[in-house]
Amino acid sequence: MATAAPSTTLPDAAPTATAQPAAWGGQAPAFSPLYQQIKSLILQSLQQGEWKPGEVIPSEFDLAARYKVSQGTVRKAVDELAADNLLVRRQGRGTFVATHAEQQVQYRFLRLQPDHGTADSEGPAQRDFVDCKRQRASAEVARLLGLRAGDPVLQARRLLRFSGVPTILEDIWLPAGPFKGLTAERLSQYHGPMYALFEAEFGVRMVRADEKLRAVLPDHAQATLLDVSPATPLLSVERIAYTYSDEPMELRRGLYRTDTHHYRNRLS
Amino acid sequence: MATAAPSTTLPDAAPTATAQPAAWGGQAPAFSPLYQQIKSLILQSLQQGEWKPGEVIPSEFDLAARYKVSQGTVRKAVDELAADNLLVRRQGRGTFVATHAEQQVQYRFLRLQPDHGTADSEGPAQRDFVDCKRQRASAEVARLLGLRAGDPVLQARRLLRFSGVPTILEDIWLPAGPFKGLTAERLSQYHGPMYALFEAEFGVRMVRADEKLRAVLPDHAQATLLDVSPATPLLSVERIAYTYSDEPMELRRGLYRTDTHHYRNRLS
DNA sequence: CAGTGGTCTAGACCACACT
DNA sequence: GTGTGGTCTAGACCACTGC
Repeated sequence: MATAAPSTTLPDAAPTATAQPAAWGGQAPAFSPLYQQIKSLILQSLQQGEWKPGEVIPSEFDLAARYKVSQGTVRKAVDELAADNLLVRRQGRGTFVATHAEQQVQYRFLRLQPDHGTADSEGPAQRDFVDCKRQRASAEVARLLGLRAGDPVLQARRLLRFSGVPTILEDIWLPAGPFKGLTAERLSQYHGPMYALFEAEFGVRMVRADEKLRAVLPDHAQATLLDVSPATPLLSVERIAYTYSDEPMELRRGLYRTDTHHYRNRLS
Repeated sequence: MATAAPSTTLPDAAPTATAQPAAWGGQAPAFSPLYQQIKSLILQSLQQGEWKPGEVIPSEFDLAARYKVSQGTVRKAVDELAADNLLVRRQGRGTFVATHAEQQVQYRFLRLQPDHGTADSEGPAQRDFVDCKRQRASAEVARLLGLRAGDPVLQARRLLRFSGVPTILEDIWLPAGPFKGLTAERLSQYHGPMYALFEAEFGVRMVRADEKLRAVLPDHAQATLLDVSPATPLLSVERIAYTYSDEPMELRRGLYRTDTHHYRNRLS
């Protein structure tokens, strides 16, 4: 294997001839279209950091040459990755790796909106870290994060205010391994989306998330921080965020005040 | 027909019929790609009931001939309509108009799931109509349904039980016009998804919906019907469902018990 | 201007379902 | 086998961006 080539070259850049099967000797349990294979290869490059969030990836023509397929096939692969919000196409400029560090999509995962006006109209949230410490994962946290009980995790609690009004109280758990070196100070001093910090400093890009919503009553500490009575019903949002390759990388438990805001969802 | 369109920076007045679709039934001031225009034409046929929910639509080849474009262009239009859940493609069989009357997608708009097990494992919901009457729209209901205050509406209240446990209390408002002839009896006797009834009897297909979620406390009547204490926080879900052409056609206010269930949402 | 993504076309072949 | 959607290719041209 004379792989004198630089790191970018994969062991075999050619499509694994499943598209034009000359002789499909035995069983063919898995048929994967060419464009899906290309999609996987691009995904690999994203995972391995060959192209970083915010950067341009090679043109469709270049990718087609690299993978030895037609431009149309690359196009279909890129189309799907763009539909999944992993890539962003910009006509005339190129295709870019999606990032959380853009004004337009700052709070891409936050569905809470003010009852009157828009999320923009109320201005940026004021973030205050109440607490941040290193601890060992409880059985439940470990299960949700795909760890083992007792594994080290970072835990943070922060309060978000909109127009000065405390509105969201969040508890966040992160596996200590991938976020080695993350400190409370770094977190509290960073201005901008937390997920952008994760991208820039730790190469961890949150790609999708699952949320479970419930209506709950706050405990005393929570009510105090949110400046509401303990009898005020709050929206509990448990979020698990996943990176490329669907590994859980963050657990977030939020309490949302819904007297002035609401959680918006579109069904289709 | 367009000769070489002037390439100056004119404000886009004409459709810039770049690909010259031959048969052009009328005026369509569409400033959009050909496949978007085809998409609109197909959407029109869906609206007008040329193809009904559950039925097959013509093959891509036939549609291409009908609209005088290539099959690839029809394909892209159909692809988008399928992505929007308006059509369903089935390889080897054809393309079908999506319907709510299928087992697989029975509760397509219901995001509430049991904490343990799956929606299937708890079996079908038991539906009981508490109330159903004709009335005049309040200002708020009228606003949300795109009506005028005082316009006639149908209002229904029903209770859903899972495994015998009352879990969802819903108030539903429908504009009386499109649902002329709908009676309480018809509603309560129908077994199956309510949206399937709307499709079959009134030609009203719900295509998408917007939901606003809040945490609330029930009033006395609500608490009694749901068999909980008035201090139990509940998830309030206000849904507006839209038909083809984005007309609001249903307002639904649900109270969900979230002690045994949760509202699940995926972000991406 | 060159380079990028976006659209449209035409034809070939593959996978699947029904008959 | 026939007909459907699904994949892949190759080439042409358009629209936008930035040099």
